[in-house]
Amino acid sequence: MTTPPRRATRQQAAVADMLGQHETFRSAQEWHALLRAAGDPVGLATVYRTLQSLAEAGEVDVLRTDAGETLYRACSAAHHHHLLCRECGFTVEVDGPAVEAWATAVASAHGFALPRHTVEVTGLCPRCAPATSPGVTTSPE
Amino acid sequence: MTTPPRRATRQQAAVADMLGQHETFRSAQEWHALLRAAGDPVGLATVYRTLQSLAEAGEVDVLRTDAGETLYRACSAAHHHHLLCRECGFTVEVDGPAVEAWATAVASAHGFALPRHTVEVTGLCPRCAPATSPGVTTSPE
DNA sequence: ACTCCACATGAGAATGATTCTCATTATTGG
DNA sequence: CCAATAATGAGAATCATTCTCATGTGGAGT
Repeated sequence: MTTPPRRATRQQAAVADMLGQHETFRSAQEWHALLRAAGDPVGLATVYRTLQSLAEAGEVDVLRTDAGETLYRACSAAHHHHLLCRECGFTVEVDGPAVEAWATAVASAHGFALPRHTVEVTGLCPRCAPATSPGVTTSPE
Repeated sequence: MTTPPRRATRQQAAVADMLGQHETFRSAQEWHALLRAAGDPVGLATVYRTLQSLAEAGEVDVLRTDAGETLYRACSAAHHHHLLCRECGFTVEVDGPAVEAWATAVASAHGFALPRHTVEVTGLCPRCAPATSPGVTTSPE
């Protein structure tokens, strides 16, 4: 009832398969292009629909870029967060038991039910980190 | 040099003022409507521009809704996070020293520079919390 | 295996938030 | 007060995402 029936189609399999073959976050449009390039064409609208379903099912991670694009990526069932490079998009999965606990505590402390949280840490990965001399404007603010 | 000159205009003052008068998160379009209603008309484009500048200056908090809208709200200079009700939009500001530390630690542990983070906790506030009997599907997963 | 039909698909139109263009207006240093 | 130039605003343009609806197809039933 809460889980409407979903038919098994070639398109959905193609999307799921492609997601499984790449470990990076990509926009729906990029996944669409990849599928087309792989000779497994799937309509853009279908890619969007499938990606959303998978996201709801918790089978893909969703990320919003500052530019407003939504990125998707296959994910391990386990809950985790991301450390993302602002330059090249390189990602590292990290988990933070402390954060989970904190979020839950904060929510209940204010009487909020069914807490859920979003945690993203961004920075410049080792490769993109500026070779700036160690005396520049590292000043907080 | 890094801070391009900025002229003082009535419009920018109007936006900043309006932000100071309301404590809620609103989209650029909503702020625009409010300004117009207040008899202090400011072009929509200008509202967007001003809001972005203020955001970059760290004077307003920015929030992305699932619908893809960007919400803005005046903020206290201090860094903090939000506890947001998914139903009514009610927000509570919270800070989490533990989270800050964790984020910084995770970043440097992976060699990431200039860490920055996003943390949002959502849930159902006391008023919106379902009056569901305490035996329903509270089961995780 | 064959049929039927509700759900899935896809091409393109529609939507909607945000950004851009550029002529006009207004701030500020001199 | 004047000129140089940044800021403004109306509407066009952009762009990701969603919707529309005619057509295709899983898969349960026969």
